[in-house]
Amino acid sequence: MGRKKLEIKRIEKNSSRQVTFCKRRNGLIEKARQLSVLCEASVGLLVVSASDKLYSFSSGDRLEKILDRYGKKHADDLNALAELMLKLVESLKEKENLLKEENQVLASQIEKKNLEGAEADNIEMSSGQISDINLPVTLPLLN
Amino acid sequence: MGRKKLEIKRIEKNSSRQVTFCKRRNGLIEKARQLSVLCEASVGLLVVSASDKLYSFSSGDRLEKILDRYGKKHADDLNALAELMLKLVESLKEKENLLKEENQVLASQIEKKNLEGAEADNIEMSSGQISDINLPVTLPLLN
DNA sequence: AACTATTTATAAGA
DNA sequence: TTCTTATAAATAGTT
Repeated sequence: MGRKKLEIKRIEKNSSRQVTFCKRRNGLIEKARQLSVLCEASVGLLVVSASDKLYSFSSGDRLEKILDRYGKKHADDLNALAELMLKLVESLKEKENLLKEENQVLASQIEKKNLEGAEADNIEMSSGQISDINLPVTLPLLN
Repeated sequence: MGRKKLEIKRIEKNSSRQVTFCKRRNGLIEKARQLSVLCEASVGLLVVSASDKLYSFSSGDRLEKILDRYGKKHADDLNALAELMLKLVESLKEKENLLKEENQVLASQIEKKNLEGAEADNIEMSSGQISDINLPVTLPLLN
């Protein structure tokens, strides 16, 4: 959308990047708001600029009400909670990475086994002919 | 953007609301991704449908650290953060489960291949003798 | 799940 | 920088 098609990769020119950030951030927040209204969805959006400024949108007021009741007296509790959550998220991500690695290992084992199997198999199949059945049946790895 | 201008208020017709949700959710997530790439911003986005399905985008884990720092200074944003984190944890757990399932499938594929291989192998090894090399080398699955 | 008429977002320019 | 405008992109209603 604009005078020219823009490749989606880091904008090198500093001033352009800043202007684009401002425009698109506003656009994104507005879109988030619209989605929440049009479709009765809960939407939470957080954007942190390269210069560490924070912008956010949240469709839900449940949390705000709770906060009003609790007031800012319990800020420490909230901080402790946030910290706990961070730890939890970190550990989950770690676990996710381990699972992914394991996945890779398993997939490569299957690959290897398929190759070995092919070697040992009938020779009449080895020149050019490839059977669907012998293709590796690895699953697509998740991102 | 469409055949008609759409007022930003709850879409009454059920099917339309669902279709619009799907389209705009995808659009929003793509926009979030683009912003994070173009401007090197950290972006966290969570969308929960009326039917409580969760969709999310996160530009990376740098975000959590920045937010942690920021959260302590901005109580209001912290609220949104605590909620976002909950959703993030949910989505991570979901991903974890998917990876686990995939892992199981891969492991059973290897098991199967090993059995097939054993059948085809030399007979002198089949009674009592078990070679280390031919043992299934599956990794212990994580909890 | 595609299609297209329109609206909306926005890149570059003033 | 704020405003403008040509153009790209998103999407509402349709098939």
